[in-house]
Amino acid sequence: MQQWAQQAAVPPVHVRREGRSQDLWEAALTLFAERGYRGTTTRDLARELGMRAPSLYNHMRSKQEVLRDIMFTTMERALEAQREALEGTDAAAEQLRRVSEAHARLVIRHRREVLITHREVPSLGEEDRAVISGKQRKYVRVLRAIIERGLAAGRFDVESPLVAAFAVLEMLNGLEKWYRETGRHSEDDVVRQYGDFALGIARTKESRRGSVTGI
Amino acid sequence: MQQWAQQAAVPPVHVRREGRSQDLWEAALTLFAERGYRGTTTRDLARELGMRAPSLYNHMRSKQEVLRDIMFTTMERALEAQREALEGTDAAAEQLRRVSEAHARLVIRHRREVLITHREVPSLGEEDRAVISGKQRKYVRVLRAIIERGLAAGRFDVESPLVAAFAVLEMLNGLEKWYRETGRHSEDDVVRQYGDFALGIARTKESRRGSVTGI
DNA sequence: CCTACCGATCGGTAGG
DNA sequence: CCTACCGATCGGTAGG
Repeated sequence: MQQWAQQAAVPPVHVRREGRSQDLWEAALTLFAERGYRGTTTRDLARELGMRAPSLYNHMRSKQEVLRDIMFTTMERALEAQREALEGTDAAAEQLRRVSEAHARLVIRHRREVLITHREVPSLGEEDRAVISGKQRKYVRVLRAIIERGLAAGRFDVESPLVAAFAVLEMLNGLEKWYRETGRHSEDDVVRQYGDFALGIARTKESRRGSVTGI
Repeated sequence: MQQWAQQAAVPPVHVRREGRSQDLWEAALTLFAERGYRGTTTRDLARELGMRAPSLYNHMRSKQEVLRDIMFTTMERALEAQREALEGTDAAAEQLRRVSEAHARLVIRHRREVLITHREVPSLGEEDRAVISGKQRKYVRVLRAIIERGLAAGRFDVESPLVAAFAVLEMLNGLEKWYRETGRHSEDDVVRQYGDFALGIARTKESRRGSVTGI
């Protein structure tokens, strides 16, 4: 048995990929993001690596597994970034800002991963889809809890913390749709603005009907 | 030649569909939204209508054409709703509220259409993709113009009207991801809250760093 | 509306 | 890493 005949191990979430395995990961991110998972063939992936389709199977178990790895890794990264952002402060407004900025930064730095994760849910099998949906619900639950605490403390003013949580989250995720590293908008600038936007959503007392037209 | 052998005419954007043509439209919306365009086969569509795949071609020219019709119609509806919402007022804040509420209502009422339109861009041919992208850019341009005017008038406070426009738009589009007509959140309630959120994003002076922690 | 059918393409395997 | 190849499935056509 030669060395290229070894099956690549399933990489845990935070393991660094190397060589061809890393190249495949990169090619999959780019092609899945551009053409969609089902619009990307194993031949497309292979061509990107300068090899033939069957050779891919020395680096992956299946195309489906690559998609699942991308989506699982991305959700784990998001949850971890959320946890980290919560450390160090108990003030709801500051927590919302930190969590929002951390999420905005993650979307900017892992644009293709986030795009794929949100678009390709229907491309997963039932089991995997349930796992991903569970992680997404968990993410929203934390966001809602922050808003609820801020509301109870009189810092925020929203009708429904859950609705506000969804609004904040999807606004942040929307970055995947337009952000490009063109230099026109630096990462830090955009991150800060999105932090402001998140607080603008949660602190809407001032922009309610009546007060708006009455300014 | 029998009556069912006639080719269905390509339906203009606002023509009312009838009978089987309407059934096909409905089935396509549901299946494309749930499984994705490429995850839906002509056999799936046919089964939904109680017929065999080849019979579909009495009601459509191709599967691709159905997708294009859905996406074109949806973008046209959005632009039309935007135009209508702008009539009757010149105040930027009120325009932003009306446009945002109109868009939120459209997303709620045409959830599947909006979802498909945003997710299936990679499933379009190059030409169609360019047309859809053009319409999306046009939509953002109007939103940005409103925010720019409000900024000039001192009603809004954002660093970049374009960035704010994207944030508002993607927050509104995010409704497609979670809104279900469960009765837990009435359409009117959610629409009003999202109008508030949009103004919260545009009027961020109060939530800037410093003033937030200083409250 | 149907049956019969087709060329193309797909993800993946065998075997070296 | 390759060539050879395969069973399954796809969108769509022919012809009635």
